[in-house]
Amino acid sequence: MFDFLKAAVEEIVKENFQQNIDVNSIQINATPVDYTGDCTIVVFPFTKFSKLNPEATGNFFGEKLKAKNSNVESFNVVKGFLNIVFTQQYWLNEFQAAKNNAAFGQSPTTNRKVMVEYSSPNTNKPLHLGHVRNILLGHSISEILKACGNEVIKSTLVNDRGIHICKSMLAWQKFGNGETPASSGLKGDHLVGKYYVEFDKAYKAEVNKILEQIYLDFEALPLDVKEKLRPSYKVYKGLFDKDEELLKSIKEVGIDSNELGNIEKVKLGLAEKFEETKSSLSQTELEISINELKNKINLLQEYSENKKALEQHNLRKSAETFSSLMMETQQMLLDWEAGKPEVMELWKMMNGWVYEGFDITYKKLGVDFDKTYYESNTYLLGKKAVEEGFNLGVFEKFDDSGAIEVDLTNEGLDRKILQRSDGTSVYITQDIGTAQLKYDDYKMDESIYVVGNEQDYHFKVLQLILKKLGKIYADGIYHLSYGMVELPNGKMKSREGTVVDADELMAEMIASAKLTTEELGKVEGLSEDEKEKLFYTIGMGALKYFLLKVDPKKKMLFNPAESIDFHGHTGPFIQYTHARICSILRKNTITRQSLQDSLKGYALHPLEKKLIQEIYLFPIKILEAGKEHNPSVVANYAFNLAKEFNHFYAELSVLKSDNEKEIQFRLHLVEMVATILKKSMHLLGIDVPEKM
RNA sequence: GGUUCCGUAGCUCAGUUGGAUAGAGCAUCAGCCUUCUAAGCUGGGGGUCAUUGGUUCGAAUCCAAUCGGAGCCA
Repeated sequence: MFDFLKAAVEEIVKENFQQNIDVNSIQINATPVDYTGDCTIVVFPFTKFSKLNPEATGNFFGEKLKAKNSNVESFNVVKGFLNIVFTQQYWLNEFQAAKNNAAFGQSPTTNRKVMVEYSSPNTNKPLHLGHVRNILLGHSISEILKACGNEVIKSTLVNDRGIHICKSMLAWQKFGNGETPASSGLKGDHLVGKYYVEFDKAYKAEVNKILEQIYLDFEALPLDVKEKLRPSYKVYKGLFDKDEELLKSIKEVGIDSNELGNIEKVKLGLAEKFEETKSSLSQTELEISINELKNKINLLQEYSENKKALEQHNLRKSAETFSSLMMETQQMLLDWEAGKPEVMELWKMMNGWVYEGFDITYKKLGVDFDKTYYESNTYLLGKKAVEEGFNLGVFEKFDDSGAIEVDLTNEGLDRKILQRSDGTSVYITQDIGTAQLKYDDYKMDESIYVVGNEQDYHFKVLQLILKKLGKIYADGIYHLSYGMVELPNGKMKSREGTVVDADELMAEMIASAKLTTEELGKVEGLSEDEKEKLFYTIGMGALKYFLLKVDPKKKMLFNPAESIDFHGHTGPFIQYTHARICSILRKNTITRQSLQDSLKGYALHPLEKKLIQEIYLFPIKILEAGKEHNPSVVANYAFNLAKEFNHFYAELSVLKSDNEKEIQFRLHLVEMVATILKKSMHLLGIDVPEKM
C-alpha cells in the first residue's frame, strides 16, 4: 500500500541520516476517520536516528515528503503519527488507471503452479455443513490464488474404500431389497448414507443382545463364545461387583453418591470441613475424626481407581468382537482387497450412486475439480512409501515387535508408528504416497490441503516425514486448516442425528430467499425461470457468504433455529448493493462521456473520494487474501465497499443532478463499484443479480 | 500423561509485521421513503479485550503463569 511513499521515506532516511532501512518495516495505515489524512505514517521508529521528538520527526518527514512527491498535498502531525493528504489529482489518476484496466485485481503471472485439494469426502454418506465450509473455502481460495497470478489445479481425494464403505454395502445387501436411487427416489448419496445408518443400528442392536446374554445368563452362551469371553467376563464381573460394594460403603459413611463425578472436589470438601471443625474437638475426638477422614478418602481413592479399571476393561468391546455383522464386514473388506467380483460389482454400483449424488450437490454449490484421486487407487502407495523410507534409513525398527516407526522427537513430536507389527500400514503412509503421486502428475510449487484443524498434528507429521525423505516438494505443503462448524449444542454428530445435511440446507436457504423476496415484492415482471434463478442466487449467496466471512482458522457457530440472515453483514446485502447500482445504470439516458473527459478538473466530494480509496484497495486485499490463504479478507472487503457505497447512495444522487459533470463522473464511479463488487463476490463463488 | 488451538459488546464476528478514543452486523431504542431499489441510511445505549504479572515510548496483539472451552497424540 502506497509503495511510492515507502520508497520516498527510505530515500529521505538515506539522504538525511545515512541509514538504510527496510521498506517493509515502514508502517503506513489508513488514517482513522476522526483525523484528517488519507494515510498515516508511524514515525516513532524514526526518532532513533532523527534524534528529535516524535512531533518534530513527523514534521521533518512531512516537509521532505511534500517537497519530494507532488502527490502529497498536505500533512499534519499528531503525536507520533504523520497524516498525509494526497492531491485530488492523485486519486483521480488512481481511479482512472483502475477503471481503464479491465483485469483490475488480477495480478501478473507468478509462473507458480498451485494445487488445492478440497472436499475429499467419504463415499458412505452425503455431504454435510462441515463439507460445505471445506468446499467453499477450497473453491474460493482457488479463485483467489488464480487472481494472484498462479496456475491452480483443483483436486479432490475420494475416500472410496475401507471398512466404513463395506458397512453400507453389507447393510444394503442384507436389508436393501434391491432398492436403488431410481426405485426409492432418493439421491444416490443419501440412499447409501441411509444404509450406513442402518448398519450402525443393526450392529448396535446385535451387540446389545450379546451383552444382554452375558449379563443375564453367561453360562447359557454358546460354548466357543463363552470360552473366549470368560476371562474378560470374570474380570468385569469382579470389578462390577466391587463397584456396587464401594458405592454402598460410600453411602454409609455419609457421602452422597451423586457427587462422585469429581472425586478430587469431594476430597477437598472433606478436608475443608475437617479444618473448620477441628478446633472445637478434644484430642480423642480429633483422632477419631482423622481416622474417619482417612477412611473416607481411601474409599474414594479406591472407588475412583476401580471406576477407571472398569472403563478400561469395557466388556462392550469384547462383545463387539462377536458381532457377526462386523465379522461379515471385515470379510467383505478382505474380499474387496482380493478383488472378488461380486463385491467389486456391488462396490462400483453403490459408489456410482454416491458420485451421481455428489455431482448434483457440487453443481448446486457451483464448484468443480480438475483432477479426482481415489483412495482405491492410492491406498497401496502407503506400503511403497514405508519401504522407501525404511531403505533410506529414515524409518526404523526400534524394537523387536517388527513395527516400523519414524522418530520425530528431535522435531518436538513423538515417535510415530508407520507400519504395525502385523504388517498393516497406517493412514499417513497413504498420504506420503499420494503426495508423491500428485507431485509426479503436476510438479506444482505449492500443494494446499483444505482439511479441518483436528488434523493439524497429522499434517505437521506428514510434512516433517516428507522433509526427512528429502522430498523437494515438502516445503510446498500447506495445510489450510479450518475450524469446525459447531451447532449450539456442540459438534455435529452423525450418530445423534444432529448433522446438517448439505442438500437440505441449500434447499432451505433457497426457500427462505424466496419467501423474503416475495414478501418484499421484488419479483414483479420476472419470468418463472428468472425468479427461480434469483431465489437460488440470493439463497446461495447468503449461505456462502455466511461461511466465508469468518476467518477459516476459527471455529464457527451455526444455529439452525435462527436461519441465516439477509440483512446487515451478509451476502444479500452486497448483492443488493450491486443490484441498486445496476438499476441506476439502466435508468441512465444521457450520452456517456469518456472516462478521461469526465475526470478533467473534477472536484471530488469526500464520499466519492472514500469510494475511490476503497477501490484502490481491491488488488491489495486480493493479494493479502492469497498470502494468508484467507477468503474472509475478500468477504470483509466487499462488505466495506458495499457499505461505503450505500452511504454515498443515501447522501448523494447520481442521476438527479443539474451538474452534468457530476452525473458523468458518478456514472463511471458507481459502475466501477459494481464491477468490483461482482469480482469480489466471484472470488467467493457468489453470483450477484442485476435486479433484486 | 504429552501437546496444539481458542477466549473481544447480550449474540455472531472484524481488529494489518505491536500504534491514536477497540470496530461492524444482529438484537434493542429514536429518527429517515412526493427524489436513482428501505434486503437501505443516520443517531443513542451497550466493553475490566478471560485473569494476573512481565517486555516498551506504546499491548486486544509479544512472553509467562492461572482459569475456562475445544482438539490431537499414546
